[in-house]
Order: sequence, then C-alpha cells, then structure tokens
Amino acid sequence: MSNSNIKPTEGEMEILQVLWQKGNCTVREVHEALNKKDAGYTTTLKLMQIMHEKGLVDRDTSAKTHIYRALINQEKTQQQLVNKMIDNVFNGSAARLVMQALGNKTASQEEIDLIKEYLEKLENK
Amino acid sequence: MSNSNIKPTEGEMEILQVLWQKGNCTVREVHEALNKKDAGYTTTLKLMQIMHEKGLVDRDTSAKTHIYRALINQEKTQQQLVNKMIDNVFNGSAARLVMQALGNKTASQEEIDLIKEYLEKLENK
DNA sequence: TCAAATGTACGAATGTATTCGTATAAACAA
DNA sequence: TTGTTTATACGAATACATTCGTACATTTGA
Repeated sequence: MSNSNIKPTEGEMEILQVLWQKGNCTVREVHEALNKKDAGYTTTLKLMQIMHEKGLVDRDTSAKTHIYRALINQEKTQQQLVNKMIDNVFNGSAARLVMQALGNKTASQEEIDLIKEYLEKLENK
Repeated sequence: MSNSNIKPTEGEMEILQVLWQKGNCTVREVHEALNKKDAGYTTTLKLMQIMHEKGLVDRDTSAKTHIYRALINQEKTQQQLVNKMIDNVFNGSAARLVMQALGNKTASQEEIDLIKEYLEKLENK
C-alpha cells in the first residue's frame, strides 16, 4: 500500500481541498483560492514544494510556471482522517461522531434527507 | 467563552480520553491506561503538566501524588474538533463526513439504528 | 535506619510545521 | 533594450509538540 499512512497537515489539507476542487492549479491559483490574510505567496509555494517532496502532489515543470495536481485520493484521505478521529476523539464509536456532526447547525434538512437515503442503501445490502 | 478556541494536540486527546472515561487519575494511572510502548513515564508526566499550564486539566497537589481531572468538556471538545474537520476536510458538508463515517465497516446495524432514531428526533422539532 | 522505589520539576534535544527573506531566472512591457 | 513583474529555489527563523535525562524529595519496606 503506497498512500496508506499519510496524514496531511492542516495547511496541506487546505491546499489539497483546492486541488481536488479545481483540478490542476498553479501555486498562484491555490494561493488566491486560500486568500489568507496572514500568509504570503512564498509560504504557499514552500508548502506545495514540501508536498511534492512528500509525494502528496505531482507537478508539471515543463513551463516556467509549474502546474500542480493532487496525487492522493480525496475519499481515501477523508476516510483515513475520519477513522483516525473516530478512534482518537470518539473512542472508536462512529455513531457518536455522526450524532455530534448532526447536532450542530450546519446540518440542513437537505443534508439530513441525503443521509437518510444513504442509510437506506446501506441497509439494503 | 473561556474554552472556546482550544485545540488539544493528539497526545493531549489521548490523555483527555482517559480522564473523561475514568474520572480523576494520577499520572501513573493515565500512563498505564495509555500503555504505549514508546513513551516513558516522564513523557506522560510532562504532557500532563503542560496541559495544566494550558488550563486543560486541574490537579490536586495536596498529597505527594497529584490527582488530575479534565477541565474541558468532552462534548464541547468533540463538537469543536468535528466542526473543524467538517470545514477543513469536507468543505463544510456535515453530510459528507457522516457518510464517510458510515461507509467504513465500523458502523454496525445497531449503530445505524441509533442514528436513524436520532434523525427522527432531529426532524420532529 | 537507609536503600530502593516512586513521585515531581524542569531543562534540553529532537522532530516537524509554518513562515518569511532573499537570490535568481524568465517573461513582459515601455 | 532595460526595468518591472512574476516565477522558483532554498536557507533560516519561529513555533510547537514530543521525548527523555537528571536532580531532588518523599515514601516504603527490609
């Protein structure tokens, strides 16, 4: 298993979000998508260079301006982080995490319907 | 809000788990509950001392062996970490996190029933 | 009693994430 | 052409988490 034990840092996750969402990106595009008031351009650049060293992203360096793309899978990464959280924060209970996630106000009726539908599917197999 | 912006580290979370579960504990009790092959006793001690500095735990130092207890609330802490993860890993979608959490094999039928019940309650208000 | 066990305090080393400054090259525009 | 903008590369500072060694005090038991 190649990508099984990586845990992207918080900063890396932010960048991965952008890459997953927008596909291939230059450093500038990522930096602007993040638009953090605090961090400068070279900070984002450095972070992405480190991510390249770690094998989290690949890049096309044929032109002056490099093009980056995520090398690790979004769902797998999410799965890994969720599993870690279930263990680390919820004593291994997925249900506790789910309820905590639904208990906050960010869960809209629409989302709840989606989840119910998903539960049906889960049970029918 | 006093405890609103704390983000316990991974090591701190492990210790908090023990304190939440077992109530008041000595350093040795916590250390043994963790039973990590890697870390020595003074590592756990130091960590708990730092947690005390940070206000994550309180301690009774009247006897030679100090007794520690968690100062921050388990549910609030979980809520905070889940919210951070929804933002940081799932682009703000609680539903995506929930489904990812349910998609792994750790969700038993029993847990799924619990969640469905919870969803009903959520909708009836 | 006094040596071993058990406890705290604390400095320091290590590892890693984040941030920035600066050097340098390429592209662009007047 | 030549100065400005836009890139990358990279060293270094900073911050923080983790780990351990050591000093020292207290308790315990032979």
